[in-house]
Amino acid sequence: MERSKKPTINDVARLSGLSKKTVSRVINNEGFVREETRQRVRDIAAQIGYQPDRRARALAAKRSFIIGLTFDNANASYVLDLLQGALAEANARGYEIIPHPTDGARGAGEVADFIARAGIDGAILSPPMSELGAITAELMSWGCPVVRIAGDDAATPAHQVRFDDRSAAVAMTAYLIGLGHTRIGFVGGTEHQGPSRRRLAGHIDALAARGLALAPEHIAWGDFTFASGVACGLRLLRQAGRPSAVFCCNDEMAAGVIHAARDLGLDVPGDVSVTGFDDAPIALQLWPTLTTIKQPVRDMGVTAAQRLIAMIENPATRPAVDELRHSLILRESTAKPRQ
Amino acid sequence: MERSKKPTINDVARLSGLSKKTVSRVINNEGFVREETRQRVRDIAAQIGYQPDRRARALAAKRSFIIGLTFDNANASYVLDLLQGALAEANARGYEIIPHPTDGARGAGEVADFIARAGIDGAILSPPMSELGAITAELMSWGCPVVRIAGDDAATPAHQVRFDDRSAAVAMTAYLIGLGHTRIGFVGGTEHQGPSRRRLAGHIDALAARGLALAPEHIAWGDFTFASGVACGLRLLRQAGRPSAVFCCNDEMAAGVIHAARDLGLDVPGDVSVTGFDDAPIALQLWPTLTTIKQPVRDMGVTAAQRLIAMIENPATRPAVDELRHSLILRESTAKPRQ
DNA sequence: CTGAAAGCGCTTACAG
DNA sequence: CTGAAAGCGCTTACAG
Repeated sequence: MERSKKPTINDVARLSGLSKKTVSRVINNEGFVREETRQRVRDIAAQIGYQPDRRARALAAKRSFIIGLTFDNANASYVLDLLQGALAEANARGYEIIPHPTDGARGAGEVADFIARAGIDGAILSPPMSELGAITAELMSWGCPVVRIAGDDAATPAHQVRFDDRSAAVAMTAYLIGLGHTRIGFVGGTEHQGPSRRRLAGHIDALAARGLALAPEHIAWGDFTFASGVACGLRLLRQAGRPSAVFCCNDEMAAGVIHAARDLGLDVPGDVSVTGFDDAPIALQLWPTLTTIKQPVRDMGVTAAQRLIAMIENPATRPAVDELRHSLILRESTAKPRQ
Repeated sequence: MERSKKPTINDVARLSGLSKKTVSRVINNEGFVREETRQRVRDIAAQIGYQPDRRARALAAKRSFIIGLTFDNANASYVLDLLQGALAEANARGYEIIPHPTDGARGAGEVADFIARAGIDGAILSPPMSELGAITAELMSWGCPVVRIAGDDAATPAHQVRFDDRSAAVAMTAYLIGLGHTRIGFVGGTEHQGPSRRRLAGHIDALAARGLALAPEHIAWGDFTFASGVACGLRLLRQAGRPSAVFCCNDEMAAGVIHAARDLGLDVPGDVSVTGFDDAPIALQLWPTLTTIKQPVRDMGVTAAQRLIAMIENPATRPAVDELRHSLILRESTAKPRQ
């Protein structure tokens, strides 16, 4: 869309009696401009409502002020929270975000196509694609700044914004042990992905800290969907020595486990306590409401955009890891074990 | 990001021995190019991996090949489905999408700022902002092509992609009547918005067709949230002559009504049938699973992008209304009334 | 059916 | 601290 007669840099230059280069310096906060000159440019720009044209800037500066955000549609509220956080930060710094749905199965080439086609300045990779070190490495080797959300620690040294899964899992399991549970089942998401692995490690840590062990038959692997939660729930709860509590790696699977418990005639939390992970909207809509872990997903989006923009504007920025903390949210799906 | 030596239109022109204007004609499917010439340009472009630079096109043509999509975060899966549909269609036609969270309360000015700042070619407005005729009218008066999702019929003649709420409601209520229900409660979303009004109208139509009337005490207005569903459910189901079925205007409120029924010691669907609207993920995660209406949200996104691009590329395109149809999804939350 | 010229609104690289 | 020139990679408007 085009507004009829948008003022340009030339208008500001003419009206202020300066060259457009000087106006450009002020717009871009470049320094080496007398304070008085700077102020004059700002006044005139404000007065005529001048906004730099992002298309022209993009062409001349060879950057677009647009960031890409790849996502997978596994979890709508996660994706949207992340997007909103990143958008808030990006907009405040003069950037826009173009989302790109992909699943990583199509490889780095597909993402590279997107990057080239959309002409973006950098990318935020959300899980599960962010787990694929090879894709991150490839994008970076092409000179594309990348920030990974919840990427795997061991992989390429790209910037990561991570959630401390392990200590969150420790907190949850310690809470269940504190209630008196000793047989606590574990329902993992996709087995080879980092988050579930780290949560399992934290779960085992917390058990070990109280001298407890995790029985192999008390572990079930799903894929973060409700249906897989039902299947895992049935498997765990049909056992003779069934767990009195089940730790699930997301809220959807926890909903599935609750569903399975009901199918087996078990009361939640009377016969079995169930915990989730994420504090998705569903956690409040279940009956009973779900004890869970809240990830600061929106904040992760904010941090990711902030770090990515820093990398774009200063290529010398060193990759780092931001690790954000959980909160444990207690609701109705957990109780002391029945004696 | 910048790929090292991206081929430009000049490379294609030089290699093919043609002018860059001719290459440009081929790229833009402009016609008036000999078929043989066209083919040669295409071959060379493919061979050297030429992709037109969107920044340069944007600057020269005064359009960006980017579409804006405003959204409200009320319902994550709705927003994401819409975005994915619009994205699929837009990408296939060479456009990208920039999402913009807003709630309409900040008025047209806020959206106009976004449009100017992002330099987009047109906007898709999703509900509830799309219901605000004044905003649509204002954007259009500034020459910005707009397509509304689920906008109100009575308002400005902007293009609308709509869901036929009324006949969907008729189908749902007719189904409940077919089961033998005669006292059917209605839980509306925000009272003054079109969708709920149209659903109420359909509900009343279907009742009237069987000679039934909707008792005023069987109507409750919520705001599409789970909590409002609980409140409405308690209000309706505590009555002496309580309904034997409750028609809810979305799945979240239906989840709330089911929750309320349980709190009152009522079995669903034994004592009361409950129906939803949307077929959101939660519909499958409830216990019992929810009988509901599926809106083709993704298809609405596809259609909206298609229409908007048509308007951008041909300003003479006349506004029209696309009305997409529902499907009724029968699950476990509905049954014959207990006699 | 094809092309040479001008220009979109900025920034870069250089000069002073 | 400031500016004149050139150019980013395309499209527009015009001419043939």
